[in-house]
Amino acid sequence: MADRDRDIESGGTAPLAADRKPPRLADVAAHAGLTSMTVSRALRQPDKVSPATRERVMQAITELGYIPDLAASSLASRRSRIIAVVVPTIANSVFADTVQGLSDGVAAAGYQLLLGQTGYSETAEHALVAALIGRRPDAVAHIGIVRDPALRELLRRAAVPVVETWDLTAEPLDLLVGFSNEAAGRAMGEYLIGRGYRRIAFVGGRDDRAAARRSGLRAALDAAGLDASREAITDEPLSYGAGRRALAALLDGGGPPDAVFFATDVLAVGGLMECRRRKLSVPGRIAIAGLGDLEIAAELTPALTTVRVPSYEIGRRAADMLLSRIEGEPIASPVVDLGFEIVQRESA
Amino acid sequence: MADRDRDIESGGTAPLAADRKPPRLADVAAHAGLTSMTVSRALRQPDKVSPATRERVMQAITELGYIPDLAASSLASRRSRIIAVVVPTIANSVFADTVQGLSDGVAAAGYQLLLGQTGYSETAEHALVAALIGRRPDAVAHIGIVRDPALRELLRRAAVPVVETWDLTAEPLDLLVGFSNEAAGRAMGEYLIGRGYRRIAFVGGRDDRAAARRSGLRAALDAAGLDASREAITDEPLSYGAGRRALAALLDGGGPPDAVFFATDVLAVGGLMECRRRKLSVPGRIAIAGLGDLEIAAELTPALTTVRVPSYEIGRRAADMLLSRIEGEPIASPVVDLGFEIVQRESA
DNA sequence: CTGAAAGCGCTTACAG
DNA sequence: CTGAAAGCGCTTACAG
Repeated sequence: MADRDRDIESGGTAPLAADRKPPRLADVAAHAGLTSMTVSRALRQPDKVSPATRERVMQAITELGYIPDLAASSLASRRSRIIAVVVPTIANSVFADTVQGLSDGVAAAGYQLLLGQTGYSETAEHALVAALIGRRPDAVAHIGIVRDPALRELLRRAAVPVVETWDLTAEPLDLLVGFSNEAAGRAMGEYLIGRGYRRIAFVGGRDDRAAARRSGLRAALDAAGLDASREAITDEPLSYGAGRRALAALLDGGGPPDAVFFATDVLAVGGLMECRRRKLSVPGRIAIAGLGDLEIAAELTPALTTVRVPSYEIGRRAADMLLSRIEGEPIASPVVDLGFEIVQRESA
Repeated sequence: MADRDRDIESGGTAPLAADRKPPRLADVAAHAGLTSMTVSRALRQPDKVSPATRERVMQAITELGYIPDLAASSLASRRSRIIAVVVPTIANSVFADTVQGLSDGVAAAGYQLLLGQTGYSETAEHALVAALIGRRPDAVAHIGIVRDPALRELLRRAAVPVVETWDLTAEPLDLLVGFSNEAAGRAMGEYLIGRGYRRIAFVGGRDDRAAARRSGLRAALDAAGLDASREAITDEPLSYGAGRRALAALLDGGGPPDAVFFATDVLAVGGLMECRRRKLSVPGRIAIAGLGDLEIAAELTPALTTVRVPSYEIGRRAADMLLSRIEGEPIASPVVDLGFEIVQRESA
């Protein structure tokens, strides 16, 4: 407390810091001998103002250290220049990549990201989205498909552009950019079957995307007449340890697998570690495959076979689509399938 | 375009979706037979309103699906309930942990996080912070110390509570929670010297914190009369590959080290991979140490010796201090040193 | 316990 | 190219 007061009152390098309240548009106008409106215009539509005026405005702004109040601007213009982002957790690096893509995509247009984390909880999600909507974002980017009917309704009534991501669905709320998790699971199943594995297991969490990958794998196994009952579903938050423990449970259960598809690379890396610990050769004794193509996948020994997924690109494209929607521009296709790719390495 | 129009106009499960504009406070008041003020009060200070009134208000809110406009609220109350967070990049998982801590810490109080990423660029940082300040956040959390004088000035004039993090400094802007990167580097240097290593090298990036860790290491080497000139400074973004390449450069240069301290675990893991690739035994031929204690550090073979750092706790404490400051509560100590801890494992 | 008036700092039509 | 007036949707004193 004492520190802060001192900072503010003594000013230090800040001769103007004693002016308690920041300057407003009207202060800039007075300083430049103009009206608020002209200053506002000089800021938003510089070409609609004479060069001399523009000059005076910019000078006054610099001299006063004026920073426009965006809350007031939002209210008056009904444009917040905020994009709300709903993410299960930023601690998952693939989602961090998507957020980075969004951030890069909207930065140039002057938009800011309001971040909300649901922690994978549906009840938390509703409250969170309601709170975000309260800021009147110009658009909402949602990691995953919005399944909860009440939440769909909330977003619909907010009449705000929405992009769902990271999966495909027949009934998007509005825009959609992702890939088919079901197809990815199936493709990996077919790949493993093609490599000669017959006792193929699944490891994953409880989220929707893991469920889709699982059902894709099962479809491939069913089609080949193979047993699809081997699986370990983990309730833990995503971690290497969770992957290790899930694989351990599978190995210690009956009918051990000869290959395991992990719903995410983080789990798969944990699986690889468990194998090393047990001195099981990979892929000799057991094959390991993941999804995500994290940087570490290529660096491990054995290098991890996985499904490459367009994490960053999803964010980037979502940003572009949202900006087009906000500007009222036509959107060629409101649904974009960015696909995926099996990356064959050493572990499977 | 067509899709969205259809969604909005047909309504689907949304009978009220056709009401183009969302209900305002006055609509709720009218619906409940009250005035805006009473509704506002029922929302913010429920105990200052009769139970019957409260009931009617809540019912009207539910029936209309009212969501308060927080931009308007901010403007009128001069409280935005926004905390601006300035982070180099969310893609670095230790910073993601800090953001998670902040998020957890402010969630209960109804604050939201406005996220800005600088990408480690100082020019970008100034523009970014100015844009964030435009939202009139109630507080600013900054990853790292604010060094740029112009930026310090900007924050001072905004007269907003600020917490700097992830390092210690003699002249914090306001609040500070972190640990001494210099001391951490020195402690790791002393540890390595104590283990008998004599040709100790440093690998790190160009950011302030890496520089502090490096100078701590040098201080320890100087004190022991050891050569402190072995180092590889990388300009790449943080990645395993960057760590691999930096170590390769060091090994291929003259006077190869017998131990390397990497400024972050991500780089150290890359170093470990390069050793595996070159079949150099760790720590026999070369010792490897990192900083951060990422989950993977404990899971690798050999397990990584590192410095544990309170990434999550920094965010959590920063949130607490900021909330106290906002509420005008006294703060016991505006500077909090959370310390660090050497974690001895197998690699050094 | 409830309400009428003013105002937060901008932008939006509408004039000239 | 520039300006006077009204209003965005809330909250803040101030009354009663």
